[in-house]
Amino acid sequence: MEPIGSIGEGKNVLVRSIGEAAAQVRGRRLQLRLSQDQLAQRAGVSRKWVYEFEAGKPHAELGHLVRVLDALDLQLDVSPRSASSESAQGAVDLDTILERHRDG
Amino acid sequence: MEPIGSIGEGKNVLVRSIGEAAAQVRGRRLQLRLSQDQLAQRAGVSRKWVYEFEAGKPHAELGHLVRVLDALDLQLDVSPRSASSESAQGAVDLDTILERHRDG
DNA sequence: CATGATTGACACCGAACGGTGTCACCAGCA
DNA sequence: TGCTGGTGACACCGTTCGGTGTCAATCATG
Repeated sequence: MEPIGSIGEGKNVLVRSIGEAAAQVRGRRLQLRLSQDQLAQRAGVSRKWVYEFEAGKPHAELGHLVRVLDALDLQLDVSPRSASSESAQGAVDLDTILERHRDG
Repeated sequence: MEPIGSIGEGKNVLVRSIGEAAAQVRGRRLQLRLSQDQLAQRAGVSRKWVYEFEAGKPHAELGHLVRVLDALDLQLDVSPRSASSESAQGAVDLDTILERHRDG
């Protein structure tokens, strides 16, 4: 519901694209006053990775991101997009969603 | 097997490791009664990727995951570790980090 | 039984990632 | 002024990811 904003407030931030995740990483890193190098060492990745990820490189290894987020005291969540009407036969509802998706 | 709570409940699911994300993907896919092939086409990735990711391959491209989650009507969130959990542990750790690097 | 769909699995291979190292640029400070 | 730390940006290179193609096993269905 909330738009993208600074993370330190205790809110979840939706990651629609890599760029947004990158922004989150960078923001948090600066917030923590960590250098790219420090973050990289903390997360066990190379500074190049941090630099390139923050720069918005579209391809990045998920495992690295998880570790970096961990080093930043952030976490990754997976959540349903249209969560709500989910009953015993959730498949039906989801099927509808899918159909809609299909027709575009 | 179903180690992780299925997602269809409308709750966010923390992704601590790739395996958990994989489980989420697989669970949701089955929930939607999509074949690996269908999901792959929907997400614009290869069936191999879906298969391998679900199989728990540790390395995966973030962009692909995002697209696959999208195709599954799931989303990815980044949230502070101490967001939902009330544990002061994270805060303390963060404080320590901050202090160390501010004065350092 | 025969047919089709689904899935796990493998080989092949080009492309890209990611690490290491290195450079220049810039801000801050003694 | 010179020095240091942080950063963006390269080259080089081994690794391996991801797509295509293919195969057999499994299961449901006609």
